[in-house]
Amino acid sequence: MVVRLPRVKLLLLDGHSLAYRAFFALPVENFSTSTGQNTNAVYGFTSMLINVLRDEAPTHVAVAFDVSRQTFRLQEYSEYKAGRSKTPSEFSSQLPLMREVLDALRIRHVGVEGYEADDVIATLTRQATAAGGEVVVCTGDRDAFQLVTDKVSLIYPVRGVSEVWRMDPAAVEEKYLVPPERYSDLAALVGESSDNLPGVPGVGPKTAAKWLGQYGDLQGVVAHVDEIKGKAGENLRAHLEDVLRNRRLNRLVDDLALPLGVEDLERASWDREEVHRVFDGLEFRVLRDRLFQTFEVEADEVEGGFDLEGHVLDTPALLARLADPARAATVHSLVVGGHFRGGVGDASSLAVAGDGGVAAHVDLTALTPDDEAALAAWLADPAAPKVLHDVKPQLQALSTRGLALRGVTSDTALAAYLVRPDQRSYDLEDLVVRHLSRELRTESAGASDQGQQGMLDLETDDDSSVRDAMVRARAVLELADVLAEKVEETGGTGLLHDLELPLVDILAVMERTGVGVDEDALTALEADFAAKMRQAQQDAYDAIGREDVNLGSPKQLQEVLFGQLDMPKTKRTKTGYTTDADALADLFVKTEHPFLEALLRHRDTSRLRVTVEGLIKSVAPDTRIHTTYLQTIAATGRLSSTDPNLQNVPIRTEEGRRIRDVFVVGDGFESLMSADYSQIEMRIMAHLSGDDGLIEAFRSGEDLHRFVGARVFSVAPEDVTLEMRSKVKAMSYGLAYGLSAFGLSKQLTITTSEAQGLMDEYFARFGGVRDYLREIVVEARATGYTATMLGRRRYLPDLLSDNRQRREGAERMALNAPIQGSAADIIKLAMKGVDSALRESGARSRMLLQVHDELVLEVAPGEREDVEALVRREMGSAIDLGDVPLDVSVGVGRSWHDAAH
DNA sequence: TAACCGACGTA
DNA sequence: CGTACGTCGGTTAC
Repeated sequence: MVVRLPRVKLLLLDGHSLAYRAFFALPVENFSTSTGQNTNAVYGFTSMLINVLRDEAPTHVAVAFDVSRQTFRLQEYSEYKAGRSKTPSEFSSQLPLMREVLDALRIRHVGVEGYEADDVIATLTRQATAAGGEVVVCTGDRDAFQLVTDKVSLIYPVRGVSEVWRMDPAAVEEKYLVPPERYSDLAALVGESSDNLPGVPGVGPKTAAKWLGQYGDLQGVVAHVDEIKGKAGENLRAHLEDVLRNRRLNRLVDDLALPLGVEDLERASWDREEVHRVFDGLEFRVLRDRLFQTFEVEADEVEGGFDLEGHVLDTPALLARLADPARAATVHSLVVGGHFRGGVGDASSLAVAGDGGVAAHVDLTALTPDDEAALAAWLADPAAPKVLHDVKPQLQALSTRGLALRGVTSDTALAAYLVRPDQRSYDLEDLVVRHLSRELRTESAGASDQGQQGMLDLETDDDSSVRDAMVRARAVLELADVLAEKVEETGGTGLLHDLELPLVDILAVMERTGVGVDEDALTALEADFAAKMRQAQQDAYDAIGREDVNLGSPKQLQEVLFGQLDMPKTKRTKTGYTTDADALADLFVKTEHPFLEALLRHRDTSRLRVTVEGLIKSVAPDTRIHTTYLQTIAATGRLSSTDPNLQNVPIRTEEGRRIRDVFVVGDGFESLMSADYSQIEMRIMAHLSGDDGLIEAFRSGEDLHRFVGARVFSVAPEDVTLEMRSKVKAMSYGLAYGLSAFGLSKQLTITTSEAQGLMDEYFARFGGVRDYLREIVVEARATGYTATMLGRRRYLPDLLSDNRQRREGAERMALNAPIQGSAADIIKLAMKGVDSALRESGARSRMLLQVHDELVLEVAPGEREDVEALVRREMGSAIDLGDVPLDVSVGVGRSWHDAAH
């Protein structure tokens, strides 16, 4: 049975061959313990193991060993591996030590009597790939080359233990002139001296590869053996039996019965005490340090929780402390218990921690009026410093209860985000382990469960959840200190205090305000799209003469398109052939089958219907939609919007724009205003690159793509055709994403060389852009990170990966991150500016939405002109781009659609 | 029920 | 073989 495993990257090492390499590579006299035990093989193997664990970050690991020299290969051929000097005892004595190391690291090892390590590896490789996993094989045995595919790569030590080759199919072919699946054929012809398998005399890899290329594979060579001329051909005929025997022997067995399966190989955190014991015994000090440094998070001492004994204050004592003028500058951490979602919520409790290890817990629902007033005053005091973890939902919950929160000097989630913006989560639990090397141990099982918006869900004020909240508060307080240093080290202190933290309050208000929708129009739209969807579905069914197909199922669609209708195959996906809109449109050009037209129409309308449905579900009782902005998700520094996502409301098609028309101005307001930056990313590129041509383009006031097109195609601006313009537009935007000639050619349906020509021409005219893009990557490779105009960093360790795909992916991220990220910086600055200016002017108009380069505002009666001037001013002057102007375009209307411009 | 995938909306 | 997101429905694994 084939078991599908989630996200498997399996690392398989050949323990024997790697250790054997190490044994001969490392001078034994430098590697022995005070008791005389040799350790060079164990050392070299362990060192390689650490490197490959670090570089490959596998999810699953196993090490295969040879069990004995008595194998089926020896039975078939008594000279197998003969002539290999008897394994020195200095080597074999180290094998048990390797197993000890692996046991301490909790890495499984396996060997099968009568077979070699490579057979074990082949078997696990087959199992893992059959389940959809990726495999990395690390071995010094060349027979494993036959396993290499696009899902299986091979790491092969070339010199000593520190230099390795990472072989993918292309690398194998480059080295041996045949693809991996032919490597064993080649080896059979050439022979393998280390296994004492003689090949055809006078035939090396080149000749063998030539034959294999000529006749397809070894079978083909054998079938045409009589046609091969010359001395080589004679020798081949004379040694044909040897060749066939070699091929039988070098074929790896991939169906062994193993005592464990891939699912048993998941990486586990290692046995810390055992690692110390084993490494002490081997006297591997440096290696142990490297191990712990490399895997800091797993390895750092994970100590107990946060002690509260003797430091818990009751509410009066807490309030007395908070009101003490001598403690006015003392930083306290806060953990708000309660919930917040969709614009409403409540705060039911508060945990506080401060210096001296004190902690307190306050039930907000049971406070005396005096106590509540005292607490409210402290919470609202901007001079009383507070730190929280993920402050926005807590701020919202307090606000629902009428409590203001000011004086927030740090948010540990934001701080951790600025230090490393591409983590998948910033849970307090994770941060405590990562940055404090401790465990946030909580007493009650459910206490670590996150409520909505990452808040502590403290519906019940039982003792253990009270205690947990205080423990969390203590953790936040300590974390804030540690993170402040790390933020400072990465140059993010200004970003945190002057940008991200002030933005929290602005976003909170925007979320709470929400955006008005016309519910009736929304409902009508839903009905309309649903009807059109049904019609499209019926048309699709009529076109294929059956109704038993779920048009929403790519799997069933493939059956219809490539089975029933026998259409040409499209691009492959992991599970079959794509049925995406591009591919369907392509098929329609080829076949003109009416099913495709109806299917595409069904796709479009059902997508619109689903979008509308989602919006209907999220309309709050105030007939407004309250999205939630997430500030720590996008690695580039952008915001994201969720629940619902208001940053992907359709705009490109006429039908889609009907959805925008449902977002309307609310009661008591006059209109919606949409203000956006035009071509902000290109402007940033012009500024950062200093390219004279591009700067001139923006200064001229000419249409950007027309201007650029005129230069690229060497014509006058007025002679730039629409086709030229769209090509140049695609290229300009693509540049900031690391677009390749291949990608451009696909998008524009031109040949790769035409696309390349276009790019060459572009870079010839705008050389500054080329230099800038090149320089970004070079610098990021040297420093390890990219930085935006405000110094927001993104670390890209994969720039140094020896996996080409990962490396090139990281290069594209490096190209894009400073540009997209600087744009994010700029609009965040603009939001601050607009917010302050609105406040200072006393206007009632307010910001509602942010869509990366656009702000949507709700304009109060009579304020349109002032607000427009204010928004243009604040957005336009958010940052200085030198010679490049920041252009803002503004539109006003009753709906978001009408406000478009 | 949870996790993944393909598909698709936005900047 | 173009970056950054969030959401949905269908499918598959547990």
